[in-house]
Amino acid sequence: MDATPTTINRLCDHVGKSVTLSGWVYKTRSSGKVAFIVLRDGTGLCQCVLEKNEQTESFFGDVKKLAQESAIVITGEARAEERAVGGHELQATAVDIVDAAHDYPITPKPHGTEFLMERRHLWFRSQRQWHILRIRATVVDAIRRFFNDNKYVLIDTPIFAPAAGEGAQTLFEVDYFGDPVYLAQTGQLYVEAACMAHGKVYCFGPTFRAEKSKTRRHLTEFWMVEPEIAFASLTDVIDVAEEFICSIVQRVLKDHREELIELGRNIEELEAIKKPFFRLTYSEVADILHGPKAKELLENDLKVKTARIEELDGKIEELDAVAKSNVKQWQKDKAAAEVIEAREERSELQEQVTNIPHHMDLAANFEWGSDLGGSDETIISRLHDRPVFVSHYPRDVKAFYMRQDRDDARLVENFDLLAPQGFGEIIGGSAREEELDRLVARMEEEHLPQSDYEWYLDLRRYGSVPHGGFGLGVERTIAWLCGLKHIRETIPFPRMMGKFYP
RNA sequence: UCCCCGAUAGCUCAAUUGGUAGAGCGAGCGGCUGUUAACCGCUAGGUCGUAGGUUCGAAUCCUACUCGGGGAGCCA
Repeated sequence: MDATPTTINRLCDHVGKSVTLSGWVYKTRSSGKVAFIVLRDGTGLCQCVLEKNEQTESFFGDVKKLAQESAIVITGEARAEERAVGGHELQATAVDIVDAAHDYPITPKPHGTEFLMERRHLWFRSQRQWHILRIRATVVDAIRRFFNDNKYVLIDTPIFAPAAGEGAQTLFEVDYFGDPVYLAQTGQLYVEAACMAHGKVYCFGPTFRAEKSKTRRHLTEFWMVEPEIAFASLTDVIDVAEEFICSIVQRVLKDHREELIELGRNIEELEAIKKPFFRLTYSEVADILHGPKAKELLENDLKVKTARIEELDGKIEELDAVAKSNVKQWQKDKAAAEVIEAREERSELQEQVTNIPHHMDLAANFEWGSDLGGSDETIISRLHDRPVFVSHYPRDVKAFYMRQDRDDARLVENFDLLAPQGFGEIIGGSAREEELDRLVARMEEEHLPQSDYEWYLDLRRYGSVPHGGFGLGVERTIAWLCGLKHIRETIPFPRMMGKFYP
């Protein structure tokens, strides 16, 4: 009987027929005369059953001993089986060992992040990482599709940039044949030039920021998509951002419901992401921070988290008792594993609880004129179940190219988008200053050398029009969509402060 | 740049609070025909991050350093 080569995700089309799968051993279990090999082939997982009989006797022993991540080609009959992952399994009749692996470091047991990050090149074979990177691929496709379908023209902006786009302290300097140039922090200035040629444009690529931030929200190399629209007001740009986020959320819900559930993401929360989003001004946000709602939220937090810590203390004590009592070994193991988990949750909560009074202080004493801090954003974001646009910040804390509010000279026409449930900022955008004189004056205030920006000022000399755009951080968006607490899992090979291996 | 926490077997963690270093997983060997983090038995595996100090005695206390984690500032 000839076997048809196929992949695990197509197994349902071959029930009752002989097929061949090529992949890697994800895990194995065996008894004396039957072995189960869970195979991983890049499209999914499949349990392969190997029984010891005349047909398999010659290789049964070798296959039974196959270690994790060994590469094999396996032939057998596909059949539906409720007990197996994915609902199908393979009754194996022949196994060809391509490469027998030894001592694969990442076991089905828990590992620490340092250990896993050092082995990132292997880690993303694991299910959870595999799901996340698949969702990333879809998010990237959804981004491109949104702009392409809406007739934006893709403009690739340079990575070697002669001058700063944002803060000058966060630049990576590179020696460019003896001259200093910088890795791009944004393509925005270039995309502004392009929108005067094409009307609606976007750039999409990696950006680099030498921020000395070791937090769960920061990478030194991350991907950003930046649309720019000619003849657009601030409201027009915000409308686009709203439509854009909705389209990404819908697409991920449509294509990856299973993966999101697997990752433990609350689906209802994502389904609630619909127009209209909340639109607040910076001044309104300042009022909220000073007001009773913010205080209540944090006070309630303090209560809930303190109660949870007490609950965990009780649980830890109970589990400890179980682990030391006279029960089966596996029950002890389970209890011990739960203790570790509970302790982790406890220490995280403890830190949050310690920070709450400080955050309350920051919110209550928030001064009009300073930028919103991380904790302030979290408060606003947590008070809303849909994303929140915050607009009209004080111009002193914002970039030189942002358009001055014509009704209130203290403000600029900018906005941030805060993802809900405390995830925080995923978009920053603005209307751009289109008047040459105002722009030059602002650059002088910031002590920016006009000579570096002559080309940019040309855009205001020859047919300058109102325009604007925004930048979306791809990794932060993925972290929010997947419900991940750390951004490092959203990119195949994360670059962080002090970390660039592998 | 600053603040907090951590480093014990290949991995994840213990060590009754200063008194001879332990378990599970993984690895090796053996057993088991339906397992799902399989199970059962045996074996091997450690200069307790580094360097000093306190002490009769240090994984445990002190100091410095290195590395890692979280946060502040700044940001997508």
